Order: sequence, then structure tokens, then C-alpha cells
Amino acid sequence: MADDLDLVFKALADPGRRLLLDRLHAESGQTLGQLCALMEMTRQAVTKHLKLLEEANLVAVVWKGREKLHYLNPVPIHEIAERWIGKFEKGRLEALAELKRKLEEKADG
Amino acid sequence: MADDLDLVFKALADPGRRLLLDRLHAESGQTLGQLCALMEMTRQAVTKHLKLLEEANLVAVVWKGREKLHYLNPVPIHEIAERWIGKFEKGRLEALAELKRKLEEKADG
DNA sequence: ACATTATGCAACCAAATGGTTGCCTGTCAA
DNA sequence: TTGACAGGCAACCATTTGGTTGCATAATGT
Repeated sequence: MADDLDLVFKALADPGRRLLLDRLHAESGQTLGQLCALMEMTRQAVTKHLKLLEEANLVAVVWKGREKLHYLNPVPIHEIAERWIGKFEKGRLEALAELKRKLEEKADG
Repeated sequence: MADDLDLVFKALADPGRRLLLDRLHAESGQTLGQLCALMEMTRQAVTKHLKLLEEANLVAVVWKGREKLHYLNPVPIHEIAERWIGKFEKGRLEALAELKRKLEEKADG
């Protein structure tokens, strides 16, 4: 059960990795060293997080000499929004209304 | 770092839990027993998954006699879409264009 | 040429995760 | 009133996760 969608969800499940995506969104093309400066952990730990992001296709890497430049790939996040979240956004207000109704029924007895 | 957003992302990181949300989206008010029927694991394991979904506020529970009824709460998913994914959707095409450009530069040398 | 910089790779570790089994409790129906 | 049904709780287990340290290697600047 490690399909593409699952890799993306798992990659997004860590606050450190979400921070990395935030930083790459703010400024693309950052080196590993630059990204490490923001993360309170060793370079090797950051590398592991970036590896998961790459495997989920959320980040693409371009080597330039001895430097590893990182770029955000917006496609997987878009697909999650479209294919998965969109499904729940449809009928959202109805679901919310039913939830409220059921919670009130409980209160009534 | 276990704020609300993080709880939701972590809850969504498991395919079994996403399936539970799918099923509750399709038919709300299901009992634990009904939900267990779909999951190839013990009732106790399903209970643990549902607990995480409840803690993330993705699922609300109403007891009816000896049965535990589960309802989808669409609010957290909506907030993730608005507050987090929306940020990346903005400027999505620009990011994609830059990514392509950088990948081509690499190919050129 | 050589020291420094940027990074990779592997072994190791603690804690969290995802599952199990076994047993207990409360509710319903015959 | 008693048995079956719906579910809770706790202990336990294997694997994964998220981090570390130590060492190796390739590119760069002086």
C-alpha cells in the first residue's frame, strides 16, 4: 500500500518536512546546507527528510558542482487537493449539518 | 509540535484511516462493527485508528445504547485545504515553470 | 598542492506506530 | 435471567521512524 498518494501523505505527516516545503516555496533552488540552517537537527537527518520528499516527488534535485539544489514540485500537492480533498469538500456543508443534528439529538436524549 | 494541524496530517498519513474516512463520507453514522467489516484487522486495531481520527477531530462519536456511531467532521480537512494547501496552490504554475526550466538547464550542461 | 567545503553512506539507537491476544463491562433480546 | 452482542482496556510484540555519530569522497578556493 505504498502507492504515489500514500507516499505524499506520509511525506506531509512530519512538521519538519512541511517546513522544508514551506522554505522551498518561499525560495526555490536552496542547497542542502541552506536548508539545514533552518532545521534543528544534523545535516544527515535533514538529508533523510529530503529523501522522503524526493521519493514522494514533492522535491526535485539538480546538482551544480558539489552543491545540491532543491526545487519544489507543486504537482503532487495539487493532485491531493484535486483527487482526495476535493471529494470531501463536495458535500461538506451537508456533512457538517448532519453532524450538528446528530450531536443535538444526543443532547436531547 | 503536536498542534491541531499536525494531528490532522498525521491522522491522514495512514491508508487504513483514509479508508475509514472514505467509508464515513459514503455513509455516515456507521457503528464500530460496520467499520470493522471493511478493515482486514482486529476490532481493537480499528478502534486505535478511530481514536486518532477522533483526536484530530476528523470523526465525531455519538453513543446509542451499546453502539458507537461515527460521523465525519469535514471541518479539519477544509482547514487544511484553506490554510495549508491553498498556500502552495497559489503560485503553483510559476513554481512548475521554474522547475521545468531548471531541469532543462541541467540537461543543457 | 592542499585545506576546506558540501555532501554521501552506514551503523546504531530510542521512541513511536501498527498490530496482536486476552479479558472485562454494559446492553439487549429470548 | 441469562446468553449473546458491542465495545473498552491493558499487555505485549515487531517494524518503522527520526535521530545520532563516524568516516569517506568529490569539488572548490587559495
